[in-house]
Amino acid sequence: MRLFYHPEITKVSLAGVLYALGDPVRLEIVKRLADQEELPCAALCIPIAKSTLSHHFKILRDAGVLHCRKEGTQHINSLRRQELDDRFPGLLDAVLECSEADESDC
Amino acid sequence: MRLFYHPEITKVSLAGVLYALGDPVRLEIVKRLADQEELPCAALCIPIAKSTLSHHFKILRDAGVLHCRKEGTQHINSLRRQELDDRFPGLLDAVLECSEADESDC
DNA sequence: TCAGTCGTTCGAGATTATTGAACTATTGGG
DNA sequence: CCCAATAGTTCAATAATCTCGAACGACTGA
Repeated sequence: MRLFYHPEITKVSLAGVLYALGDPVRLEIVKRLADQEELPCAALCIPIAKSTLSHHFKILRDAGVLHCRKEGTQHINSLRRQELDDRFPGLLDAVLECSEADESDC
Repeated sequence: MRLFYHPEITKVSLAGVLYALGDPVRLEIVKRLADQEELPCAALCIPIAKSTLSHHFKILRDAGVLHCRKEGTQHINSLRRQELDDRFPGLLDAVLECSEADESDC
């Protein structure tokens, strides 16, 4: 595998984004990326299998939530923040804001 | 069955709400309820099986998104809007706002 | 009481999630 | 150049969820 599939932002659906965000692990990933701009997959230190984590990243990519590029041996992920804000104004902000009111952290 | 389970709003999780909203049928239900205040299950006229619809309503109830009361032979659903707005300020508004930018309607 | 309506529950088959093991690609050291 | 180590993906199997038709339960109205 060389490059990842990233959907055009215009083809990203609201339900798809909400579905991607609707999992504790994936929500945690998005929260971290909102803080840190960029993260390799391994930086999560969440106690789940590598293959499961890879699956979650794929869902977030396919939903249009994040972008991934290869850099050497690791994959660098980042939020497609600007694009998402253009497509769904206020959504990501609201979710991130609300996530601080939610104690179900990792 | 007599009464439905409705979780306490303080025990409602953000990921749970996002998951519940992350399905086209359920998102449509929520959009309709945002317009109409109250709806019986049958008012959706979405071409899926009754049992599937019932399942979707259960997920929305369990996630804390909507409330259901029996009235005669039908079940009246409504958004738990005020409670959700208190628990997750701005979330529902953002989702509903964004749903107008999303053409994937029923 | 009996048929009709509304919605849930049940059981089956189809999708999707989670995991360990095997695999690919890249890096760094001898 | 090879070899070991690292970062993630892919694969195959099992577990959990989704979708549906059919059967069921609760209520209404004739």
